[in-house]
Amino acid sequence: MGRATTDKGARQTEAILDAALRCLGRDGFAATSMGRIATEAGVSKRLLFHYFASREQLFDALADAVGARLVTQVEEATAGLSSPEEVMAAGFERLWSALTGDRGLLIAYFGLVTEAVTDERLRPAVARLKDRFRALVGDLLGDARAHGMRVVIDEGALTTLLLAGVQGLALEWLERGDTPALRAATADFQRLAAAAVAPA
Amino acid sequence: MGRATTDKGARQTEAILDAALRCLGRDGFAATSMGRIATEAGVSKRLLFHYFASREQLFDALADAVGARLVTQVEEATAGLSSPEEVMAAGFERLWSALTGDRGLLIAYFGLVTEAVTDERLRPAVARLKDRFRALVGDLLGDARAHGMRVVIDEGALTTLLLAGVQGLALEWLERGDTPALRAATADFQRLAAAAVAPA
Amino acid sequence: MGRATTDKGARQTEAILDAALRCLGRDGFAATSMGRIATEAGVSKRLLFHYFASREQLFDALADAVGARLVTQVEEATAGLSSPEEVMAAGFERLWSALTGDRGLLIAYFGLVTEAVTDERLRPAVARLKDRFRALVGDLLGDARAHGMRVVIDEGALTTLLLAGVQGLALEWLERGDTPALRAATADFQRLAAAAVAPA
Amino acid sequence: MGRATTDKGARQTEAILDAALRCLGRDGFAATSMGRIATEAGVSKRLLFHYFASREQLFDALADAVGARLVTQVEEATAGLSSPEEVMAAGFERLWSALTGDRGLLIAYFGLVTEAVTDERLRPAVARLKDRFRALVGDLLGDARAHGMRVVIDEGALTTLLLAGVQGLALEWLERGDTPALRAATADFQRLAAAAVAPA
DNA sequence: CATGAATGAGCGTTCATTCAT
DNA sequence: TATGAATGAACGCTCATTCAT
Repeated sequence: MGRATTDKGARQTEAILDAALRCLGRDGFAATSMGRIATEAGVSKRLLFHYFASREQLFDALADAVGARLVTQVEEATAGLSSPEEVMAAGFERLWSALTGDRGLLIAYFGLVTEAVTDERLRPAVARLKDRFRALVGDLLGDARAHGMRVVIDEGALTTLLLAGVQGLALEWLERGDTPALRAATADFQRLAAAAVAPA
Repeated sequence: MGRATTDKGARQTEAILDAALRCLGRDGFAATSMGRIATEAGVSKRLLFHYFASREQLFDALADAVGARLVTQVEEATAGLSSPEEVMAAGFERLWSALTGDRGLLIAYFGLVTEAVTDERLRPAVARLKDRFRALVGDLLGDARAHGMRVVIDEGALTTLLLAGVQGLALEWLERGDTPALRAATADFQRLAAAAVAPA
Repeated sequence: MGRATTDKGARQTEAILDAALRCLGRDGFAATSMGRIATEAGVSKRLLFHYFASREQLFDALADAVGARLVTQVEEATAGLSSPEEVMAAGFERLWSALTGDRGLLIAYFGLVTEAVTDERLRPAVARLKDRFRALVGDLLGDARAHGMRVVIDEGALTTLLLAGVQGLALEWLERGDTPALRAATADFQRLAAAAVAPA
Repeated sequence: MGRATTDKGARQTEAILDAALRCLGRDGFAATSMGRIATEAGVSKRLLFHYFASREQLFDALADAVGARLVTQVEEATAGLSSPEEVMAAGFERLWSALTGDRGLLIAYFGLVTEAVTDERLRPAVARLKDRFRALVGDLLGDARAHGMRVVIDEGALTTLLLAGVQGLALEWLERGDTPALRAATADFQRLAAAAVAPA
């Protein structure tokens, strides 16, 4: 996350990452250059290199920032839902609202993930991001079990399936927007997911 | 779609699109420039502009090529499966093998789809691509109905859900490879999908 | 030497190398950038990359150009001197005049040679340059032998000694200019060199 | 020459010059930047400017450091040789070993000398360096005369010739390494040099 | 004595594209 | 159908250096 050593440095680092996130969410990965980020942040291009040794390193930090924000949003959305039934019933809707509440963040996520497939330098950061999500789902299922629920299919598979499903639906949402078919599909997905967790 | 007027022109057009596809599947969208495509195709950069008036037009044609290949692969994979039960039972596995059989093609697909989210010039071509998939699923379900099956949930929702699911799983596969969890998730997904179609 | 395919291209290539040579001879190696060369040549920086794939390749061609000019100058200077005695008596003075007649060319020579010591990408070109000089001296000595002279010390050693001597004196000349001590040293060097070739 | 006021300051100054010398001897003049020197020295770039007001000043001090080391090495190599005959016979070999014993130092020397030809800011420092060498040779010849030897050619010319010869041979050595031809040429050069000093 | 923040200019190089033949 | 010449803008990045503490 750069090399912020002073308070001001930390603030600048944050401002730059913020600007980068906005660019990524607005223009996509290919069009997000160091120059554009600098302009967006209102600082000189040179300053970016003062805080981040390279574009690669900036995107590394950016992936962490995207992960932190997404996880925070999801956690906030599902906070206050104590019983697993609640989580399954109301939780998914909140989660979905959280994800679709910040379109730019979602675009940034897919930009990074897709790019990481062919750019190995981005891979470690994206892998960290993904692991956070898997852990999130793991916590959720662990919580359910602690409340006497039983996961009826293999947990690893379920985790993957949930993530893949949300990922696929989110990508559809980015492409086509909030169509009735997508809303219905989301509801169906939620029902299927809920069916995977049953009272012991 | 180029301007192939002679045989040689048609062959050149094809060769350029082939090269572009290889680049896209190997280097990703951001790193696929006109220059690189020219080098990969073994022709001068100038020739690209002879056949495609602009980068935009080339990628437009490329999206169609990606769509054509993917649909062809899926159709070939599911050909010869006459009864809907068969399609649901063995078909998905074949479809999955077809998709994962050409990693580069899948990467190209996600590169185009992700980029189209932020680049409106790419959107029409990607929309055409997506529509072909939706039609494919529609044909499948129509076929099932013709054989006396009943789709137990809203068809639009199911189509979206199937596409989103396959899309999400494919993206996971690109990222993490063929892990046991992904194999299991894929199998579970197939079972859930099959359950959406029941005898009338 | 670039990739000149047309007449105009060949002329441009030449003009660029000419400009590069002027820069190298005026500003030294470290200060000779692509931008400066372009300005000196009166063309856009971009055009340099049309003809030379990289700075490295331009300097490669430049080393050949420097070699060609230096050898040409020396050959012209010593032309018309038929007998070995003449060559030894008047030849060296002419050669020296030729070398010191184009100070920029000499500076360019030392810039390339010195840089090549630490930059291996420059080495092949500089090696070619040096080989031309060795061949020049070899021809000279062969000529002397053909006229019945005898080289009284090992020929390889003599060649090296002659080149090293001229090189050392030329560097001194670049540094201190035409001092009396240098003139005298040059004269002494000529006498010593002449003594290495005696009638059989 | 930095502004070492405390012990630590003096040590830092020394460490920086050491690092600069290593860079110059490894990467050459063109590639030796303030940033690289800082990295090599393991200090912040800012600290360089704390001790040396500018790049120019640092290289000024560096030229003195190079001169000091070279002269020290030569003096140590020729120490203990009392009679002029000895100096001429064994001395040159020792001197040559001393010079070729530290390739990096020699590279740094030629880097500075060559650069000074086109960069006037470097010239004074390099001139000081050169004067030390001339003085060294002057001392040697003076010593010979004190022992009853006679220098048979003009002393200024001889000094220049000796320096130019050593310089030329050293440059050849840097370029081609320790070839037989170079060894032989070095031996011949020594014999010629010895012949310039005869018993009165 | 020491350091983090900040900079304008320039680096070599690549971008998609047009002109002329 | 095909190609070489040419371009302005932008790319990621490094340069030596100054400001403020």
